[in-house]
Amino acid sequence: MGRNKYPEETVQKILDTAERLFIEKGYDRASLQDIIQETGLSKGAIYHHFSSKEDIFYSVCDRIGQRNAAILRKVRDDETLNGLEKLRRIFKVSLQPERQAKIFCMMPYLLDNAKFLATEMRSIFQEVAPDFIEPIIRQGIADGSIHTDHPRELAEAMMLLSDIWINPIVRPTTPEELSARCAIYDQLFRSFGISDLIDQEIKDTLIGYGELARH
Amino acid sequence: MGRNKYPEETVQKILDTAERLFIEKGYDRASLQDIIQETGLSKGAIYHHFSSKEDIFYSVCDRIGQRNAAILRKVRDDETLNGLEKLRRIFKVSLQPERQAKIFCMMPYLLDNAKFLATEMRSIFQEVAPDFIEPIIRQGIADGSIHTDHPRELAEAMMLLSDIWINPIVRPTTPEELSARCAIYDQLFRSFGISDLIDQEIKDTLIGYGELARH
DNA sequence: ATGAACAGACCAACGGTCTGTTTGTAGGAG
DNA sequence: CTCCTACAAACAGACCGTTGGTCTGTTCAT
Repeated sequence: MGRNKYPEETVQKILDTAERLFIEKGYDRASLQDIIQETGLSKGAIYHHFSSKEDIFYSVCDRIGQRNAAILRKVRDDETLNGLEKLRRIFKVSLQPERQAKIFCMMPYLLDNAKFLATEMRSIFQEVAPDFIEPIIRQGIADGSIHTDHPRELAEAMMLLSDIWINPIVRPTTPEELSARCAIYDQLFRSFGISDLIDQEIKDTLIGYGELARH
Repeated sequence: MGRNKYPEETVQKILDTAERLFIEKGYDRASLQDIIQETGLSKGAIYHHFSSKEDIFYSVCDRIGQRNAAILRKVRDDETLNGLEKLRRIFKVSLQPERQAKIFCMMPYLLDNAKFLATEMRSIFQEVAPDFIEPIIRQGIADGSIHTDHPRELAEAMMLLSDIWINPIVRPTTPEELSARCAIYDQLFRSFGISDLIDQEIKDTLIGYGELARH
């Protein structure tokens, strides 16, 4: 094939396929040959749009991150909620939608997907905590619902524990373990004024993810 | 060379070299060819003792884990300390010795060393927390120095935050950020009876690691 | 004599490059 | 406005060095 009228569609097809393969098989075991076969494109096409396999991977992660950021931005910029309420809202919206379920139900546990794990953690430290959670905590400090001298660090600890420690897609987790983690999580952040982030509904959703991830 | 009288020395030489290379360059960028060159051995020798590159990597990680376990075991089995004191002791001994400095000062930040990061986290969840920290916390519960219904989960959260979040070898960290993290850490665990784990001496050591890691 | 401990040629597959081909499109002439 | 042309975007696929891994020896301690 020669010049295409809509190259953006090709880029999306590559990203869609690569995202699926990287999630299903992990970065190492998903080869360029796999992407070539499943897209029906050629090596030339792929290397015309991307400079390397890693470039594809990070573009995939970018796209996931941007989807996530859109959700977080909505809550952060909501004018009707105080700081603490926004935190509660974030736990609802980022765990409830079947978005995660669809993406991650066929993924091996994140601990077996080292490249994804590292990227997830990097995004917590470089984007989620500083751009979304910290501003919300600052608002909470201003409106009196949250108390701390270190909003950035509090944000980091909160998100690391919820996304990496509690999250049952990181490693096999029984409902009992999940309950215990939630209880500890709640107690950890109480003294900052942060409470009741994880209600029964969220806990049930997480248990559901745990069941999904088991296969 | 034909049959060697002391094959164990060969195994150690492979592990020593591989450990250095994996730490310096990361798993992906350290090739078997590198190991062959730096050990002076042949491919046949290496594959006689190990079944794959991953096998070498996990053997390296095992060895690191066992060195670590030896230190932790000593504290856990100390008969003269109560639970809380043992926790304080663990922070001293596992951060103070120049062991970490030697191993990690030339390592790229753990976030750029995905395979090591994932292995470190796995060892926290599968060994450090259940085999060493949880028993210590249980002792603390019994002797009244620590209060919680979920010692395993408390152990996991403690170690995840100290080893992955606070630790300046995971990502670039300024002394101010480190201080803030330590302050948050202290407040997080106070309500469990756990306090003053990180004193000024440890903080200074960590700041030192931060400086080392910067190059 | 046997097999553990190597040595090193060999191999398929991988990520990446390079050259070649098709074709949409911008710019100028009429 | 239309036609032509130059050009570069959008591929296709042969090719390449390196990689992890195998296989067939060879040597020598037991």
